[in-house]
Amino acid sequence: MKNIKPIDTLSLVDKVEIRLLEFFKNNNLKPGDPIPKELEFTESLGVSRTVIREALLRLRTLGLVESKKHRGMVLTEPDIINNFSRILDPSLLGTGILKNLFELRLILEMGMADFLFERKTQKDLDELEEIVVNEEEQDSDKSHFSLDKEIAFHGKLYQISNNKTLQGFQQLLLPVFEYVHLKNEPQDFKHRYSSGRFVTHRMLMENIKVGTPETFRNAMRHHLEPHFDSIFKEEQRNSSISEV
Amino acid sequence: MKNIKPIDTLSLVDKVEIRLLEFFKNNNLKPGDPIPKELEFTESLGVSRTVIREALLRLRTLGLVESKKHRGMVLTEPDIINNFSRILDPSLLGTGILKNLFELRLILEMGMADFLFERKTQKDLDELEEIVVNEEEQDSDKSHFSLDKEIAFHGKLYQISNNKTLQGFQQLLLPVFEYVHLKNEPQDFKHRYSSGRFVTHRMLMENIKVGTPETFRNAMRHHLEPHFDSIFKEEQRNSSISEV
DNA sequence: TATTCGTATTATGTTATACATATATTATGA
DNA sequence: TCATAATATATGTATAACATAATACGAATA
Repeated sequence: MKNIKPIDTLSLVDKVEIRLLEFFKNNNLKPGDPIPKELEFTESLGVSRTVIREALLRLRTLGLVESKKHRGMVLTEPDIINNFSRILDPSLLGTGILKNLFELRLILEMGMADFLFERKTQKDLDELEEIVVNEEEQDSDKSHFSLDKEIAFHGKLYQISNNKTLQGFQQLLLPVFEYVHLKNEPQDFKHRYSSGRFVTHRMLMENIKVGTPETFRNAMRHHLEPHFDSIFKEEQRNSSISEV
Repeated sequence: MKNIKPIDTLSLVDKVEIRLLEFFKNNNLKPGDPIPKELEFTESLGVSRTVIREALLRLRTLGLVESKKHRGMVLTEPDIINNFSRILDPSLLGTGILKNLFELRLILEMGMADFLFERKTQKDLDELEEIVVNEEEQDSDKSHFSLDKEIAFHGKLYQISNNKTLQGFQQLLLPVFEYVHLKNEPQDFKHRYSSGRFVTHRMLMENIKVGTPETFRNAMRHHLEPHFDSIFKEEQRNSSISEV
């Protein structure tokens, strides 16, 4: 049973999708360019309109094409992120991917420093200052942790980095962040103040003003310490269990 | 014209998609759980099977459900990334998003340090060593830059970080990286050796072995310097032009 | 008794056709 | 000339029918 190769089990829609992508590339179509009508594809590819529609629907779902109601379809710049916001609901996800996404947020915030410093403007700094002041006024008693303020501050950082895809990502990760946060708040809160090197939003902001990407990364690492700790501590717990 | 509200312009498929998602949440369905048949939805929602199919197809395209051929559909853990690899072809993308994605890669590699150090194993280090040695042997004359070796090394780092979503991301960014690299190679290559603080793969590897996340981030920043520079220099060029 | 084969069942995959509806263009009428 | 109406067009939706693959179950065979 060696010289016999498996037949392709691809569905017609699969094949048509591939053909469509080839067509776009071969004809060097770019975002904004109109594409042929469903019926034209039906003729040239020799399959039913349903199949064409399903293949096109996939590409639409992924944001590669857009249908101008009743007038035709055009290629579009795929918005990689926003399509997923529809389905990325923590209540629909398994714990594995939630963990991955939460980690991804930490990675992004640790990694964005250079862009932050390169692209910050005076206006950005003023707005950031306002956010911090607002936050300090509201919970001057420091007795509770406000998720809104947390999001306002960190969201502003993403905005300063001025990368649309990155910002879209933050929007995507927001519900995950909320979800994980709600589950862990008590411990988080305790940790924040038991840590010897707690870094506040104000300290981060000052760092952006007068520091360097390098100093900022270290500050951010301490700011995020509770999250890193909770991830790593749990892993150590699990591994020590499995060793027994 | 105040008391009249705009009618919803959503298509039937849009509405059905929303209903399906609500259904999944309300019934607390999780990845792995089977979902009702197309015809059952047809009856309970009162629309044609066509519409049900299109709505389900969207969710399949996004990776939220999976169809077991001819046996039904189940909820799945959405693979956020891999679905996009189909359409994320540099030749189909505009320059804006390409730039964003390239930047994203830099952010990820700068931000992953803590996970790298937390999760590295002896096996990982051995494999990384092998990659570096292999690379050094092949282009001992240092006269050319091998994309393959670059990918092997950095890909291994993603792997060590042990975050599936992150690894998927790297796969996604790979064609973008290749594309940008091919366009910029001459300058890149020159830059690598004109910079005073060039950090090789070997130096990065040694850092992973004996350093800390902090030292590694600094090393990685220097390793990626050519890329950061090319992005920031171009921005400064553009802004100085627009000021004139 | 256990294995294999055939068959019924079932749900998705595919085709075909018709009609609905929104948009742009063209034709019509005052 | 201008507003209105008719028309063409492309996608959106509905319906019916058949194809096909996966599974389960029962019959045939050793």
